[in-house]
Amino acid sequence: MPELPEVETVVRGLRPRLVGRRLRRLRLYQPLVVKSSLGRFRRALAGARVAGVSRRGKYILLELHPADGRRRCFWVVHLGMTGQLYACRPGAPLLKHTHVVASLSSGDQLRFRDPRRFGRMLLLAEKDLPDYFAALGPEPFRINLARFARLCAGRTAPVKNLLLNQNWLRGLGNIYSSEALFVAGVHPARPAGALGAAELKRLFRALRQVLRAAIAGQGTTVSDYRTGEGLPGGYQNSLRVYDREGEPCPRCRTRVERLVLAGRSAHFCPRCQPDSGKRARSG
DNA sequence: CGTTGAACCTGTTTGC
DNA sequence: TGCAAACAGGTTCAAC
Repeated sequence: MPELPEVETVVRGLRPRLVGRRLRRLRLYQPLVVKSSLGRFRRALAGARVAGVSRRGKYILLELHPADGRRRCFWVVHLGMTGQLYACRPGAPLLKHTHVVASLSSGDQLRFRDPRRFGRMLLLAEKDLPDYFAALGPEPFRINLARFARLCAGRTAPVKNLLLNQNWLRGLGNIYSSEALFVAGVHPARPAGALGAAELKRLFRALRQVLRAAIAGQGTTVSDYRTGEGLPGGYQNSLRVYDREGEPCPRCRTRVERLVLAGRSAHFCPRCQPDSGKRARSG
């Protein structure tokens, strides 16, 4: 379920354990997770120093300074649905579905584990970074309300579909799009372009508030997600409607409903998120 | 511009 | 108990 808050949590957890360290032995138990040339990948990582750990949307970037003085490059990781990227002691049990283990000069190991194998990694030269991420929409924390309103303007697609579209706005996934729509009191199927000024403002604020709170909570662990230290997150206890079909809405006690949009479950409260666009008052 | 369904995978839960 | 279907955080592609 790694969405922006999970990926950000992983990045923050890995940064102090990786930056300044060198990569030593690399073990690829499942080479298929590497989507660029294996030879280049291995050569670039061997002995490289990690100079930075950052995030772009749901992608993790490890900036590498190769040992042989070649140009710096980036180890790019996407966690897919069940990916885990974490540092641990070398003696920690090697869990099933661990695909990559990199030994670090600190003595720790960086491990990539992914039961469903929707995750992937690749090596990118610095010059290829812009093209690789060119299609991504903006970061939610780097736009203002006016820009968000412009993104929605004229769009007839259900607003939840757009929130899930990484080329429109990067970082949201199925959990936080549903949570943000609930907090904003906006029905997930409403055409984005039909949202009024008040709704746009509520939604923009809600999505940033939800993302911030989830980062503070170290992300949501439904089952597989782990922090950069290999620990579960804590925000799963704060979810309002996601995966709560049939349970009472936390605001008005109406049963939470589920509909399918863009092939994904959309959980919402039919009373707090009316499809008319008018916001119902809670009891 | 928009939607749907399938594909890529393994694992768990649900229903009969 | 057993087996099959449904479903799961994501992305991409084809078809319409």
